Amino acid sequence: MTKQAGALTLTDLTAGTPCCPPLARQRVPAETAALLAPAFKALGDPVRLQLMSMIASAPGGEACVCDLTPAFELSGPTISHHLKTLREAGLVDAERRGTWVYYRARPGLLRQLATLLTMDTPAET
Amino acid sequence: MTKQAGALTLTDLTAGTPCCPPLARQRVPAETAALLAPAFKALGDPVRLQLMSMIASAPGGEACVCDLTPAFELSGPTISHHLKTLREAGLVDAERRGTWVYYRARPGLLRQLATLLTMDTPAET
DNA sequence: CGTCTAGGTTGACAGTTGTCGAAACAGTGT
DNA sequence: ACACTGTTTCGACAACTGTCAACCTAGACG
Repeated sequence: MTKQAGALTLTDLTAGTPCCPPLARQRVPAETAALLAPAFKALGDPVRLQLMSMIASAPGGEACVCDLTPAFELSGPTISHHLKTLREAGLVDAERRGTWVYYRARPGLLRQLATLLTMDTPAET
Repeated sequence: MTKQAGALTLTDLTAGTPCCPPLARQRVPAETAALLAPAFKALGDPVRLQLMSMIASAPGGEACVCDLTPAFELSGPTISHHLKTLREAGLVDAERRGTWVYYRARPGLLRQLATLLTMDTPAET
């Protein structure tokens, strides 16, 4: 499949390929919305939002599942499920090193989302 | 109920009360997550993301439902339901003027979300 | 008043999501 | 090989979500 102009993929977004001017500057096309909405959806759960924050703010930029799980009153499988959701949304990456699995934030997509929500468009002359 | 220190409400957030340093800078507390996650959740649907954009980018800063509805292949009640979700998340405001209802973006909460997602960590490998 | 139009609300339905316990998988160490 | 620990997958279930058809409300206009 050859790359088509204008047809962005999740891979492009996590890689940081520019795609999205702020929400308020121009109307988000349906394709873009379909691509970005899942990322917002993934952040739309309090547990996942905290997980995302714990991972992104962890020293060294990565967090061990063994440190994440005990921070919630939830079962291991449930935390694992939420982490999978974040992974599939392209927001984090997982890597196994020996016994433990480490999660790391993917800044590319997060930056896209932040840009999209930017409201400082008072009057772009 | 008297106002407690540190207990933020949705009203505070839409008003733009500062609350949230970037996700990656410090761990988001459970209370904050519970307060902000619904906003992300509201944006986590392609239709609502487009609606939000159409409203925020509309000339004059407001959009009439009569202009929003025909932009989708969805029934009126469905669009109305999505708009209600955005309203309850604190992302938009509605105002009836005569026959028509106009929606307007509430920049306060959007700015909070954008700040939260900001990644000022230049490390990208 | 009556009627028309623009939106919102209600009720119902299929599909999805959050959660857990049980089981499976991956690595370490004995 | 075996047992032990950490993590993910599977199967199940209640709760929630997106959608529509039907109905209701608000305002405009005779």
